[in-house]
Amino acid sequence: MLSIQFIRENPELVRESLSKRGEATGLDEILRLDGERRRLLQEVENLRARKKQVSKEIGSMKEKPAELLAEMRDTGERIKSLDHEIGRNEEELNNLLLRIPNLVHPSVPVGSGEDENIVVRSWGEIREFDFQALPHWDIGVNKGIIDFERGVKISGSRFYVLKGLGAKLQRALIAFMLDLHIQQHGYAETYLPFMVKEESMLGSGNLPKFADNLYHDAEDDLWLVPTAEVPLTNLHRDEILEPGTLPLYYVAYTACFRRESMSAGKDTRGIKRGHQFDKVELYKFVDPDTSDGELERMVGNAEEVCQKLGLPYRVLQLCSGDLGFAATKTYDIEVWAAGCGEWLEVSSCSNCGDFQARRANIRYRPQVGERPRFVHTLNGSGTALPRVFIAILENYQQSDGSIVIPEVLRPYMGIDALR
RNA sequence: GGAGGGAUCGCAUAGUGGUUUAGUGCGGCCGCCUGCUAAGCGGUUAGAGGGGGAAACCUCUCUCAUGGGUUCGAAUCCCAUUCCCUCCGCCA
Repeated sequence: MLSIQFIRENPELVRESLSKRGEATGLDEILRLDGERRRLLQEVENLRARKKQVSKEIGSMKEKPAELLAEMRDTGERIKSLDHEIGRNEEELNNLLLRIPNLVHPSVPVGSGEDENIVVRSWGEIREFDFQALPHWDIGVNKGIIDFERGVKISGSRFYVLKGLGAKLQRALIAFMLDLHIQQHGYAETYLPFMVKEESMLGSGNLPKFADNLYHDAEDDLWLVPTAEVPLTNLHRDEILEPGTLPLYYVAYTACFRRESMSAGKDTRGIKRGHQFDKVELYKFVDPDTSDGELERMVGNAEEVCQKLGLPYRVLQLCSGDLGFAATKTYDIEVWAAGCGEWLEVSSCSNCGDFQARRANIRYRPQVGERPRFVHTLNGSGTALPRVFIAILENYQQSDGSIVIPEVLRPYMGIDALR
């Protein structure tokens, strides 16, 4: 979230950033509540200071004067009622603050939606086919590696079953990506909870605003993670990192769970958009001065996955209107899928600045003895499995119906083609 | 799930109603001393939010797991919650 001090001191800047995103504000109410809060705080703190003073004096008296006791009783009542008022005020203020998206990074192009995203570079050749390239839903069924019907039978629409070498290909991809980031890019491997507390969802910015897209277990009040970004953000929640510990790089594989209620009827064919999918996630906690460069490097790490797999891709810079809630700047990577003839988003890499750090209270101490500052956090897919899976099936299909396995996956698959 | 025990300043501990602005030890930091190191000696040691100030800084309030309550006054008494430990039960 944004700091209330910052909003108080730069209301116009915040308003401008919100309008770049096409967000209605609510800033006036925030400023009003903040002013009221500070007025109440001053009043209650003065009363408290007096009460503290007087109580101390009473402690050292032999005779306790009745009228002083009575006055302090009244003061106590007054403090209590002011406290309640402040409590209500802060709750309201906090609710509003938690729904304000991050500031837009100055380098982000202004635009109203995904049509105005900018292609910043592309890589690889789009393959020409001398036969009709099939979409993955046909390939998957032909090869007996994706079972849509049984997925639906077990769990309903937007679920599928991977079988045999299909399941193995997915596992190979996960292992390949993890190994690459751990061994080549210096990320620390983690295995995380797939279910988190409400507090953790607040920390990453998924709650309170986006409850619609999350699965929630009412019984134990736990939420299924929509991305490993959630538990990764919370890894260092409420911590002050000692000098010298930054930057921290983490990589994790998790399943991700999304209700996709917003995209009902969209992408229903195939495995492009399911309620459950696998993803390898990159995450960084860094010094604020370095986060711009760290974002570029993170995108590079994700691109390398595509390059090593030989998948043609393009990198988009999201315009202000398409930026996610917590992000200040984002690059998407889209790979080409020859069968369905689409660019598929396989990665989204964002610099969240101190937005999540503030929510999750993640700080670092620049030098021994200095005051703590909020870290910057970055997250990026490295990458999302189903879409890479799709791209491999569709781009590596052969006229005889077989699928060539990309070189880098062969050690994990033990075969060079799906026949 | 049942029964007990616990949660205090980075760590370990003391503290059962009023100079507690939470003591002590360890660790950390800064000095001093010292061929070097160690030891020793002295000092220091958190976070958040208000108010004032150009700033350095000054000042107030809160924080002894969390939230309530009792009281003029709570780390200390009461209630609830969370987490941890031990035992029992169940279980990949």
